Amino acid sequence: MSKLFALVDCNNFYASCERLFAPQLIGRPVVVLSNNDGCIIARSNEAKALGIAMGAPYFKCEKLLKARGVEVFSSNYALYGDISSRVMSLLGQLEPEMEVYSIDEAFLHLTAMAGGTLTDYGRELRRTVRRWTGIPVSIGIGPTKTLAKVAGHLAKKNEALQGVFDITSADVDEILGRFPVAEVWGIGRRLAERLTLCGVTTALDLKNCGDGWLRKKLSITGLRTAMELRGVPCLTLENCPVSRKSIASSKSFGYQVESLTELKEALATYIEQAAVRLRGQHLLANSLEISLTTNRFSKTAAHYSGRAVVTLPEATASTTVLIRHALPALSGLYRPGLCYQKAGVVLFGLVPETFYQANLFRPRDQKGGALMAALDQINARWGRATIQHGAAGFAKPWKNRQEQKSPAYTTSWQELPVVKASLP
DNA sequence: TCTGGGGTCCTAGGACCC
DNA sequence: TCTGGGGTCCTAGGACCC
Repeated sequence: MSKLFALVDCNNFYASCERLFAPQLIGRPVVVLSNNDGCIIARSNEAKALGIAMGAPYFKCEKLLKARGVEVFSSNYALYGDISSRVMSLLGQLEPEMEVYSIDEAFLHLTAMAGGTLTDYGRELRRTVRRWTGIPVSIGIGPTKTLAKVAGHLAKKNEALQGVFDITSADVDEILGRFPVAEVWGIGRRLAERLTLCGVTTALDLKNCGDGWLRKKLSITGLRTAMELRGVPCLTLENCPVSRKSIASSKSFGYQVESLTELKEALATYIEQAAVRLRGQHLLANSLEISLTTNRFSKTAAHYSGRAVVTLPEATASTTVLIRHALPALSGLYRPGLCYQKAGVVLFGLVPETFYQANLFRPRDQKGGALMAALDQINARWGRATIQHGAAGFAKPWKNRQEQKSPAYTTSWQELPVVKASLP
């Protein structure tokens, strides 16, 4: 028997994390906001039931949320990241063949069962994750990743399934015939629109399209999706972590920024953040791209979006070097008089530290590495930006809003939850 | 006043080379 | 009069995911 895929998906993950340390939230509607408190990016079931849309701008539904008594949180990635790694490491212990697909999803290869059904086994997995981490999950099982995703959808939506659905135990075509094509993994809004115009509205329609037509209309990725719906695995379990191709840091400002000085501070700050991650993964960057944009929703001003690529003289992980090369490029993108909303940096051309290729015409800077290592150690111990580059500014008035953030319960000594117990 | 951030992959077209 | 063909690399843009 060939191996099956199981998709383990944490239910309403961010909202579930907030509830872990605030049990009074259980049963209440909870939403989590994106960075800058901009949009709604996670909703508890109770919030979904109130008709609160995914991605809705916060300022447009703030009143409704208040009126309905919805608990609102700014995103707390320190917390979500830590809880995620607990869930993933537990899953890895239970099923060694695992791919961590995202912060709240993992694919597993299920090995053959000795007695009992896969559904029973899935329920056992689910109970264990719940008991050990406090996080509720849904599990979809299928012969391909795409079918496991379909099964996962149903497991989450249909209460009677108790969180687990094995699509191989059902009539697949009957299920796909009722499954909207727009909800198929890999079919986004644009492709769904295009497919609908051609009369392809369900996953079953997509499955039955001709290969040539799919290839032409949706490219190789669309053809792969259709094959996967037919039960032919095209995507494998990626269980050894591949090295990153890029590391990005970009953020919206708390207000519209006009001055080049402030933009430079913001960009230097984002470079510091990206570079910490670069060093954490023992990589060097060969080039970087910076970007600067105005508000794309503005009805009064034309949208401006500039980007520039800088090739570095040699691969580096030094924040100082990265900042030194990026800031002049920023001046080149700057148009006086515009109000900017967002800036960012992407580091790419990443190579492992050990692959460092010397520049023929200049000696390697040996001190930089030790300096950065010391910087990272200090900041890891005493908090981000305990020591930082002057270029990144101090007051940082442009910083975005995060007004309703919960404590980093599990990753900061200062913010540990306090438990008070008294003897009877 | 206020609309996220960080990734990946694919394709088309142009530059360039021999 | 009449100006090739095949290959590679790079970039921008579009699409998707969570």
